[in-house]
Order: sequence, then structure tokens, then C-alpha cells
Amino acid sequence: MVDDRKLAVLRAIVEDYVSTNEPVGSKALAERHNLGVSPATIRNDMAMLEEQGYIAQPHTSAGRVPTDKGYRLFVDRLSQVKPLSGAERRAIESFLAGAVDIDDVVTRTVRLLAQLTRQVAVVQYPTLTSSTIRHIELVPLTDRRLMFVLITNTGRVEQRVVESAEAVEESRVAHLRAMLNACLDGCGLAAAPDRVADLPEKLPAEDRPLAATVLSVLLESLVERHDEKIVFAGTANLAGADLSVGLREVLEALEEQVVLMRLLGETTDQSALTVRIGTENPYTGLQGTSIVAAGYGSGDRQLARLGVLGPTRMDYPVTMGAVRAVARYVSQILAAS
Amino acid sequence: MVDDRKLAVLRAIVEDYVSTNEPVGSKALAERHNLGVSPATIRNDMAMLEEQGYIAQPHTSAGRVPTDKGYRLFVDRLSQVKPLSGAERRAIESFLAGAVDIDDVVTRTVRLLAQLTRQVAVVQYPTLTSSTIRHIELVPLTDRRLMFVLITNTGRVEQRVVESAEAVEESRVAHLRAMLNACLDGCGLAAAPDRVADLPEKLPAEDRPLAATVLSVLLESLVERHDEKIVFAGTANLAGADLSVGLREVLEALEEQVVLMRLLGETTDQSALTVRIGTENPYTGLQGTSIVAAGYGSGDRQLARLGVLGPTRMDYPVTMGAVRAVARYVSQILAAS
DNA sequence: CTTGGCACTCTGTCTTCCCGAGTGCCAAGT
DNA sequence: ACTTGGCACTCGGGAAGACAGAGTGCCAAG
Repeated sequence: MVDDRKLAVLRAIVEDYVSTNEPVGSKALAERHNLGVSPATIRNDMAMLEEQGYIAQPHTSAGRVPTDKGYRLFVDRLSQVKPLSGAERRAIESFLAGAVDIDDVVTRTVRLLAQLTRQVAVVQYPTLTSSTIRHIELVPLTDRRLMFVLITNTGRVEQRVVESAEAVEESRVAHLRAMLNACLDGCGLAAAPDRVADLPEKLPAEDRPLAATVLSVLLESLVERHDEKIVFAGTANLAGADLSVGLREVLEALEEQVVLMRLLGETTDQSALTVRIGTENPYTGLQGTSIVAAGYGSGDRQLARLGVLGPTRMDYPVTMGAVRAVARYVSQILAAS
Repeated sequence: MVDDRKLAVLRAIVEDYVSTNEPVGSKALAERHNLGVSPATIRNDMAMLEEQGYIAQPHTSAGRVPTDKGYRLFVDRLSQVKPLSGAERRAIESFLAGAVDIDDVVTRTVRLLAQLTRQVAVVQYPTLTSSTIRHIELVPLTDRRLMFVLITNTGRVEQRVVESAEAVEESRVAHLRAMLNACLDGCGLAAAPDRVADLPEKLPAEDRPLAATVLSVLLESLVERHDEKIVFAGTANLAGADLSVGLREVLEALEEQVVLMRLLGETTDQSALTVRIGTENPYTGLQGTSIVAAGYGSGDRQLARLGVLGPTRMDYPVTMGAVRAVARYVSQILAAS
């Protein structure tokens, strides 16, 4: 009984604070939410909540504000993810449906998410590692240079320029291309290194130097892209918000691929939402912000993650709903292509 | 004589204001720059400069601040582009040299420029239009879907998924691919539409539907990319600066491809620096900012543009030096590959 | 356990005041 | 005709003080 009401009070505090951005006092609470008790009672509850670290007051004689711990409890037990409206869904669907290639999908997704949540959206490109090789192309640029192109089943294209020590004939390139495709078509990226391990031995001796060069580039492109490309959008939404620390730090963090990477979180269950609140985040400079992220991918495999970053004081139910919905729709789009 | 000194005063005002960010008064000017005259004389000059619109005072009894017109005169006639230090040059060179593909070149360039100038850097991807087709690839994904890949001599790769109304055999794809490459290899992108115009007629009737579909995608990818991709970096540098208007507007403008596009300016002479100061810029919301841009490209052709955006109160000589240097180095890199 | 009452403590805001920087103008000097 | 020192004037910005209002904690009564 007592405990129940305290939780209700906490929920009310979070909701009010999120919507008004001002410390909320006992009187206002009693008025706006019909908790059926007087301000004095609420004050007592608040005192206990504060003692337990769920709320804090910026100054003596100011209202209370949720702490990170308070938000955490709110997200875990006091709130429900809020589904999107029908109109929003249709908008998402039609907006994403127009994408022409994987780049376009990612670009549209990140913009969509930023607009939808009015926060900074972050989208990781689908990981190569869990996709398979669809085709490999070798295109002569000059007699010593080749363009190496790797196409995956997710529509991703990797390209590299290969320098050869000596001039190579067109026919050898064609041969090598055929060998590579025969060997690797449909092969998972993770398995590729093994498959090509003995390839040079099957080739005539004069082809081996070229093959070795090309293979090293192939392997390199597989490994290197392990740290994936990440894009973001909606930084303008940070302008108004008051991050407890400087805006500068946040913008800097956003431009650091590595930080962003970790921010989205390690791979978890597909479709499960990850929420990281304020100081739960390992990076100073982002401690006034929260991240809501989810995995996405075609079918059952999780390919990558996407999410949004905003002030700790954000509307978690709505944000979580938007992130989840977008993750699902993108997954659908990817599965269809 | 008189005129000369007034210009010297204007120059001094710009320099002082840029370095201190505070309105500069007659006394301070007389002290810091040895103009050989008394503050009272300077006051007279300042009054005239103000009358002519080169400077203004934020409030009565505050120092003077350059107007956009004042900056313009400064840039046009009173300043010299400041070359980079040797160390900076070496840093640029080594940083850009490590790029593996065109994407990498652009990414590195934009970061480099942002760091160098401590402002927001903007880089446009090299235009497809002035490059030539190196290779076209068609990769079957399913029996009704093809991946269309276009590779240009600048190392750029365009990809699209093509949907066919009916199942297509591998051999027909191969044939079409061969035809396309024979027809278009080395062809300028601008000339491509003409070259393929009569291609369907040369094909057996049963191949024509597929060919038509593929060609439409090809043409589309040529046209569509006319509005080019643009990337930016260094938004964190805006955090401290005081744009006369909100930071939000600027961030929003940066995420609008179209605005950015126009911002960099129309194609001009290669290597010529374009400077757009404050209200010279057509976009509200960017009127507290200036843009310094230059073209770059391999050899004599200008492929695209790059530049930086910062507060009107920026160090023009240094910024211009950095932009010019980076544009040159990128051009070198591109010419070499 | 809840509630109303009450004294207390802060913050934020508004006003006032004052200092100093900077100007414009004028009259004198070269 | 230009330069210079002097001087009165203006105005922004910071310091100090007063004040109102919101909110709390505690206590005693229901």
C-alpha cells in the first residue's frame, strides 16, 4: 500500500518533470494527479524517495527532480512503451519504402528517427560480418591497378583499389575473378578467410603474386570494417535542450565513431530495447544524456543497431516506442530486399 | 593619405575584434597598433567609417564592430591569405595520404579541415557528371532482382537494385552486361544517355524489357546524383561561438543537403577562394555566419567544392589559407589515384 | 498513517545605484 | 585643413538590497 503510492508519486514526478522541465513540488503534484492524498502526505513520501536516492532537490526549498536511479526505476517498472499513432506508422512506412539502396535506407532511417523523436538519431550500418558474399568484381583501372568490389546480400558494396607490382593482363584478371566468385559465392563473411586460404596454390605460379595481393585486400576489407560506419542526424534538436554538461562535449562525442559505437551498446536480443540513463553511460560528457537503442536486421539475424540520444530528461515511453517501431520497419525493409 | 589611414584603422579594428571578441575603442586601437595618431583622430576616422557603413557600434558608448561590409572590404583589399606552417602541411599530407578509397578521402578531408580551422567543415563528394564510366556490373540477387553497379574512374561506386517483371536467365544478364560495357566503357557520364539510346533496338526482342528496366535505372542514377552528397564535421566548434542567431538554425541548415549545396557556391574558377560573409548569404539562419569555399578536383577539371562555415567574426586570412591548402592537397591525392 | 498549520529557507527577479569605457563635439594648436 | 586634448554625456553591466513565492520539514491533532 504505502510502497505502491510512493511509486505512483515517483511516476508522477517523472512525468511532470519531463513535461514541464521544472522541479516539481508536493502541491503541484497533488493538484495535477489525483492521488487522493494531501500535499503533506506526498511530502513525506518524497522525503523517503529522496532518502532512497530516487529523487533530489536542486536547492533547498525547490521542488524535486528525478535522479538517474529514479529514471531507471521509472523505465523498468513504472512505464509502458507507448505505441505510435496510425498516422505515424503510415508515415514511417511510406518514407522508408522509397529507399533505393542500402545507403538510402540508412540515411532515411536516421532522418526519420530524428524527426520522430525530436532528438539526435544514430544508426549503425548493417554489419558485414553476418552477411554473405554475393559477388566479387575486379575491374582493371590501369595495367597495374585494379578496383576490387565486394557485394553482399544486404546490398552493401565495399570497394578498394589494388596496386599490383607488375602489369597484369586482362585475361588473368578474369580468371582470378572467376575463381574468387566460384570459391566465395554465398559464403558468409566470417567464413571467407578460411575458404580462400589455399586458393593461391590452385593457381598457376605466375598468377600468384596478383592473387596474393588481391586476397590481402579482401581480407583487410573484411576485418577493417568490423568497426562499422555510423551516421547521425538531428543535432539541431540538441540546441534547445539543456544537457547538464556542455553541448560541445556531446557534439564531440557524436563525431567520434568509436564512442558512438559503444554508445549503441553491445549486441543484445533483437528487438529488445536498451536504455542507458545518464551516468550509466561510461563517457564523461555524455552523462547528462540518455540513449535508447535497439537492434535491427533482416529476419532473425541482428545486423546492427540504431537509437536516439537525448537529454536524461526525455519522454522515455514515447522515445522507446519510436525507436522500437523504426527498428521493426527497417528490419522489414531489409528483409524484403 | 587620409584614406589610407582610414583603411589601416579598419584593418586594425577587424583584427582586434577577431582576436578579442569585444568591441574595440579608439584608445585601445591607438595603443595596440602604432598608427602614429591620437585616439581623437582615430575617433574621427571611425565616425567616417561608420557613416560609410563599414563599422557599427552595438550601443552608444561601446567600441566599434566591423559590419559585413567592413569584413568584405577587409577580405578584398586589406588582408593576405596566410599560408600554413610547414608542420601543418606535413600533417595534412600524411593524414590524407592514408586514405584507401574515395569515401575515405572525403571523410578524412572533412575532419582534417574541421580540426585545422576549428570550424565546421563541409565537403562535397566529387561530381559524377564530369567523370567517366569505368565499368558496369550486373549481379543477380534472385531470379527477378539484379544489383546494378556503376564504377567510375574517380573510384566512385553507384549501386541500385533493379526489379524485373519476369524471371531472367543468367546468360541474358551476362549478355546485357557485356553490351553495356562495350557501349559505355570510358564514356563520360554526360554522354552516356545518348550512347545507350538505341541499345534496346540492337537486342533480341525477348531481352528488351529487361534492358529497358536496367537502362532506366542507369539513367536515373546519372540524373539523380546531380544533387550530390555532402558531408560535414566539426559542429562541436560551433558550441562556443556566438552566432548572432540561434545555433539551432545553423545546425538545421547543415543537415539540409540542398542548403549546403548552395552554400558552397556555384562552380567557379578552380582554386579560387569564394568568401561569403554574413548577410551576403541568402539563407536566414545563416546570416551570422560566413563561408569560405574552394573548388577541388583532379587535374584541370573541378570536380566539387569544399569549405568551412564559421561565425562572421572569424580569422579570414588563416581560414582562407587552410581551405586553399586542403583543396590543393585533395586535388593532388585525387589526381594521383 | 494522514492532514492542516506554521515557521523557515532559499532562489529568482526587480530595482536602484554607480562605475567606467567610450563617444561626440569643440576650441586651440600646428 | 587636419590633429589633438579636454570635457560633458550616454549607456551597459555589475553589485547590493529588497521582495515575493514556492517549497520544505516538523509538529500536533484527527
